[in-house]
Amino acid sequence: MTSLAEENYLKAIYKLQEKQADMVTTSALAESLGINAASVTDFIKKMAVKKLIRYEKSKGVKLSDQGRQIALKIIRKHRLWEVWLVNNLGLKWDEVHEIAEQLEHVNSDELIEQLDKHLGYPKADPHGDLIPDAKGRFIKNTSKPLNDCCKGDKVIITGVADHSNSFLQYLTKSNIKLGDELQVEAIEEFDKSFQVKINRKERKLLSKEVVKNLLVNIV
Amino acid sequence: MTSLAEENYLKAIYKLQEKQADMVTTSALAESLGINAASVTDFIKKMAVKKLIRYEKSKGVKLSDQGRQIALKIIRKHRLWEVWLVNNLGLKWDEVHEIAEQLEHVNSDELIEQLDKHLGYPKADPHGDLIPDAKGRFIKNTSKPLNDCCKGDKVIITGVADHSNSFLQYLTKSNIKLGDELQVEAIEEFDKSFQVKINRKERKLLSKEVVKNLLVNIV
DNA sequence: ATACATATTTAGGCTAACCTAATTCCATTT
DNA sequence: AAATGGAATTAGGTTAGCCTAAATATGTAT
Repeated sequence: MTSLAEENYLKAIYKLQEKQADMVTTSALAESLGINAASVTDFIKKMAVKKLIRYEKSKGVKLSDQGRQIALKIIRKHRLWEVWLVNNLGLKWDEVHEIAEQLEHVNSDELIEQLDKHLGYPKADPHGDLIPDAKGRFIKNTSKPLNDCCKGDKVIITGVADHSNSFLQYLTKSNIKLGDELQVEAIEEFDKSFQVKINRKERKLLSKEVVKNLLVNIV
Repeated sequence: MTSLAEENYLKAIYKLQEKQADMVTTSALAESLGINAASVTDFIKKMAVKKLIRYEKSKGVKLSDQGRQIALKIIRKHRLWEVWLVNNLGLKWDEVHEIAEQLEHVNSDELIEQLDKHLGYPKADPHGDLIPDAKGRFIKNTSKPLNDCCKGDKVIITGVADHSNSFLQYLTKSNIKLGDELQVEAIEEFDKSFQVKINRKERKLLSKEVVKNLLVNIV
């Protein structure tokens, strides 16, 4: 029932709403989709007629309940496919996003539920992003950026805030993975860099940029 | 580079060429795609400009080498996905076609080669259709319809000619699977039905329609 | 309250991929 | 050689989803 374009709009609106809480502006949406703002205005009017979103002229849009459900389903599919691509097919975590962007639009409830089962009902994708269940519900997320931590904190890496290839590849190269334990040994006030011990062995210096984009749970 | 529509045209032309050897007519293509013949004429002219097919006005089309390669790649993907859906995800052989029709258009060479590897480089899909390799080559196919067999022949079921849900479900219900051994005990001249013994145990009567659509290899 | 900059919308157009109706082509039959 | 019926093509039209340029609305600084 929903076209490829509609699905991409819904997903983009969902992700922008996640960050900004309130309404999503036409220009933010246009920017995020790489589409002209005039085209976006056009399109969201049609989506509003279909009740996928609520649209207030010159103010922006937000998802309707129906729209949110569809967005969550696409995100669910995207993340399940990413798990499969990494765990079963052996692709790298910086290689799976574009493929999952295609797979997320494959339409079959049976497929997705069987995939979920096959993967053992994973709670998070390879980047630590939580996977909504078939009803669109998430488990409670207790993680926060490492830069919110204090000296002495012991934490487990649970995800990344930045999904760019360069950050993912930096982590891989540095042998830092989800599940690793970090102990914050020192925080340099001057440049906000963190001195940490990884898995009780290796000592490493993490820059402000890295620290900001590592998501962790306090042990 | 190739659109969804182009991929579907290429696949349809490939399959029609398989049956009829020579040129594929506009009307056959239209029929097979469920599209108006006038639209097909329009579209194939554009495909001919792109050198995906050769088009002779009022006569029909055939695939160019480039077009054939693309068609084979789509068929390869379709069949690999079907193997995965049945073997790994546990779907039934009559449930996978529509899903594979979507998955076959996902575009990633790395994905498809890793999938092939993950599946153990299967030579045939769940219906016994051969899977071309990455270069578009098939292994030699020695199977033929069971109705070409004679009394006394001992054969292995290797595939089905009819892919309809009703035939597949009939076979499932009758507990007839690929890999089963059949011994032709008698052929009834009147109605061309076959009396067979399955896996050296069960005796069964197979109608002309069934016999025609079971593909076998002589042992 | 006004003016300016920026965001948004409107108006008009384009392309891909379809459609129907009308026309033309082709292979037969007469 | 002409007629006929079916297949193929042409002509003209539609919709989805995009575009640019022009017009309008909004919010902030004066």
